Amino acid sequence: MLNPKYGSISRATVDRLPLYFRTLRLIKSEGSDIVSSEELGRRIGVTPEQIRKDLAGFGAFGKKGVGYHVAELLNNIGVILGIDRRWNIGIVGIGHLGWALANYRNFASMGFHLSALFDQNPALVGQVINGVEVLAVSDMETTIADRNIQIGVITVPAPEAQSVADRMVAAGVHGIWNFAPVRIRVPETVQLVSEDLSVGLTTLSYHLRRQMP
Amino acid sequence: MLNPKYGSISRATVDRLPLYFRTLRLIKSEGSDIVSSEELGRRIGVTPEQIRKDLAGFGAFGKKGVGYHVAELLNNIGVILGIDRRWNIGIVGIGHLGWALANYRNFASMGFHLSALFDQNPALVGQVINGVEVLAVSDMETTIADRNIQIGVITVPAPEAQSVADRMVAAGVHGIWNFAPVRIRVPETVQLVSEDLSVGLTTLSYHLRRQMP
DNA sequence: TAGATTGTTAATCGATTAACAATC
DNA sequence: TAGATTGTTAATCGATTAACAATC
Repeated sequence: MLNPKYGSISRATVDRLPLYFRTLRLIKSEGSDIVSSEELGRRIGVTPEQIRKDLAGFGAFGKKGVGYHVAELLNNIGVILGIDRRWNIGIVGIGHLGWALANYRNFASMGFHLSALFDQNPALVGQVINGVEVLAVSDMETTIADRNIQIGVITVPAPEAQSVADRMVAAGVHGIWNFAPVRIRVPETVQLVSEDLSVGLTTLSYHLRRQMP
Repeated sequence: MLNPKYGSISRATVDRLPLYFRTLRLIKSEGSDIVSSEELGRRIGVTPEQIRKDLAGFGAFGKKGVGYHVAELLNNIGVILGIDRRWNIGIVGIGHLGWALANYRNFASMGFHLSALFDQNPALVGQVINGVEVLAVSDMETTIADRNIQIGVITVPAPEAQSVADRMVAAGVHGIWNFAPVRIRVPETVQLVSEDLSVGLTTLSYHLRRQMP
C-alpha cells in the first residue's frame, strides 16, 4: 500500500528512484520475479539499507524474509514518479542539444510525449523532427494551450532563457526542464529542474588535476 | 594563496565551483572589479555563508571589509577546477547526443579541446564534425595514445558502454564522462562522472504528480 | 521450524547555517 | 575611525549507516 504521508522525502531519495526504476526494468527483462535490496543495491552501487529506507518512505512494498516482487515494485515506483501517465512536452530552441533531445527515444517509454518543437530560425520552421513539425516561437503560447503541454524544455542560449521561461509559464506549463546555463526564476507553483552539462566535465577536470598535476 | 590541505572538500562544494566560475565570468564581463559573497550569492541562489565556506576550503581569496577581486578569484577557481590548462577529449558514439556534444562550443572556453570522434557506423566514418573527422571505433586505442586524449566521453547505447569504457581505460584515458544510462565500473585510478538525462525529467514528473494528481 | 530479509528506530556522519572575531 | 565583509568556529540540521525486532 502507498504511504499517504508524502512530503518528508529527501531530494536525494527522489533522485535515486529513477535508478531503481531503470534497474528493476532490466532485472524484469532478465526474467527475475523477486529481488532483494541486497541484490538491487549491488547492481546500482547503493547500500541495501539505503534502498529499504528510500522505499519505506512511500510504503511497505516488500515481503519480509523474501524480498521485493519486481513487477509490483516497478509499478509502484512508476506511480510514485508519475510516469504511469502521459506528459506532453514541448522543446524551445532546436540547436544541437534541442535536436538531440527531440530524438531521444528513451523518453517515450516513460510516458513523455513529444508534442511540439519551436525555433526562431525561419530556416528550421516547417522541418519535421522525429515526426513533429518545428513551429515559430511566436506560436508557442497558443500551441502550449491547444496541445495541453505540461512540460517545457528550454534549449535556447542563456540570454534568452528567462524570457522563454516567462512565456511558457504564462502559457500554462506546470514544469520547466532548463538546459540553458543560467539561473531561471519561476513562480513557486511551477516546478523547475535545471541541468548543467558543464558541471560534470568540470568536476572531472577538478579530480584529474588532483591526480596528475 | 592556495590552501595545500586539499581533500577535505565535499562533493557538493566541487559541484558549486563551476557555478561560481560561470557567474564570476558574467560579472567580470559586466565590468565589475569587486564582488561580495552577498552579491554573488544573490545571483547564483546560494547563501553568502555557503560561498565563503566553500572558498575558504581552498584558501583566503577575499579581502575583509571589501570582498573578492573578480579577476583574481576567477583565476584561482580556474586553477582549482583545472580549466586553466588544456584537456584533450574524445567522443565515442556519434548519435544525436554525441553529435550535440561534439558541437558544444562552451567547452572550448574552459580548456576542453575536441581531439577525436569515433563511431562504428561506416556511413559516419570520414565525416567531419566541428572540424574533427569521425574515425572507426577500431582506431580508438591508437588515437587515444597518439593524440594524448585524457578524457573519454561515452555516448553509445547502454549495452556497449562498459566495453567502450574498458577499452578507453586500457588505451590510457584518465577520466570518463559517461552518458549511457548504466552503471560503469572503472579502476580507482580513473575518474568517472556519469550523467543521466532521464533523472531530471523524471524528478520533474514526480513533483508535478504531487501538485496535480 | 530455521533462515532470510524487510521496515523502522537509534547512532553516526557530514553538510549547512549562524555567529562573531579579525581586519581591510 | 566607523562600516563592511571576510574567514572560521560552533550550532543546527539532514541524510546515511548500523542495528534489530518483526515476520514471511
